[in-house]
Amino acid sequence: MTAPDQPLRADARRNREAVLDAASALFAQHGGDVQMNDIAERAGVGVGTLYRHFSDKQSLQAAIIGRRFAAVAGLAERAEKIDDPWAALEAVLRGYLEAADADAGFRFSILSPIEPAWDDIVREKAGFAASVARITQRAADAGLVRSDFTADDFILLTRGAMANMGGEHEGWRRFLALALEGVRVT
Amino acid sequence: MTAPDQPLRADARRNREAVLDAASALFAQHGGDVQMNDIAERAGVGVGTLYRHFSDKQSLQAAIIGRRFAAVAGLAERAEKIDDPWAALEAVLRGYLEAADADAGFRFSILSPIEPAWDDIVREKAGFAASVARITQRAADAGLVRSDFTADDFILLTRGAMANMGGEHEGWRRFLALALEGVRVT
DNA sequence: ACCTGAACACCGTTCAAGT
DNA sequence: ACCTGAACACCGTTCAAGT
Repeated sequence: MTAPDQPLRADARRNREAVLDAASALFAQHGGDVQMNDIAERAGVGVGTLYRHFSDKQSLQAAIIGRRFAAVAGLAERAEKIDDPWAALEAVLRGYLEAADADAGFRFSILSPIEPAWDDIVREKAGFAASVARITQRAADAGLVRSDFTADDFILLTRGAMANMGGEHEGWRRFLALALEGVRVT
Repeated sequence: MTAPDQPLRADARRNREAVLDAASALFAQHGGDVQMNDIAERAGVGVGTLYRHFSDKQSLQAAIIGRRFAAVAGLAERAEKIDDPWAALEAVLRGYLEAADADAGFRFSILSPIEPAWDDIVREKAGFAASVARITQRAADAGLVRSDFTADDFILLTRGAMANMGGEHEGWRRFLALALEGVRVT
């Protein structure tokens, strides 16, 4: 499950990316109900090819999440280098949510009632999660957030914000302001 | 759209309720992906009957939400009678979320990527919303929560909490504790 | 090794026939 | 007025044939 790692043939890799791009684009346009056939068509591949890369819809959702986690891992590492522990925490939180706001496919996948196939993306998740854990820990140790604040709480807030994104609900920034007020120690 | 109000024939009313009950039960068991045919079967009616009462899945979702709103309207009115404005706010919030936690169909409908048919349930929504507005207003006026706290914020927190309910995510109580900390003034 | 798309199975929705 | 369930259309997934 944890990625075979044998480098894909050039065209296969291209197709894989094309499918992911197509899925993201379609998720952004329509909300949530996107068809596998449409994704394949938009990606310029046959449905069979889509299924060769992603065994089912959950697996495709997981891949979308994995790709986003890989992207924000860099952001998290940069945040770790910020001296002020509070500023570092705010940077990952904001950066992560800003990315989520721009990536409807990611949001729908994360909040989907059908759980995404997390097993497919343990690696991608681990990197980001480790950075976040260190950042939250540091902020708590410095007494800048409640002493019991953990990476799990980061996820809670993050899910909460995403539930207020997209379509009608653009209140997530306000939500974040309220939530941070409850976490910060001043 | 806003409810015809002509009282239904006894068997029709019974069927309507049976469908709603069946949908709730199935949503609670499986997560999110519930079939119209299964709902009809569980309710002991033909699919046609289901569609006679609810024009489509969105409309069924709206009805589930409407029914829950009607139920929590009573709770909100009782909360309004609590003297301490903060205690009143906490009572609606907690009561509403406790009800949401126990009603998976409600949660899936509210957070669904397919927007529920709100037009079907303006009335049911209005009563609850009015109570909540008065309660948040009173708490803000009393200086017990941030002075800019509104009923919209109530919705933000509430959606945030629901995004952390069900299945793996039972962290909504912790989430609520964090969020309230950000809202309360002490 | 990887790609294609017609074909199959399943689920949302309709409608002709019933009471 | 309301109910039924077979039938239809659509979408997720498979698989035989191709490069």
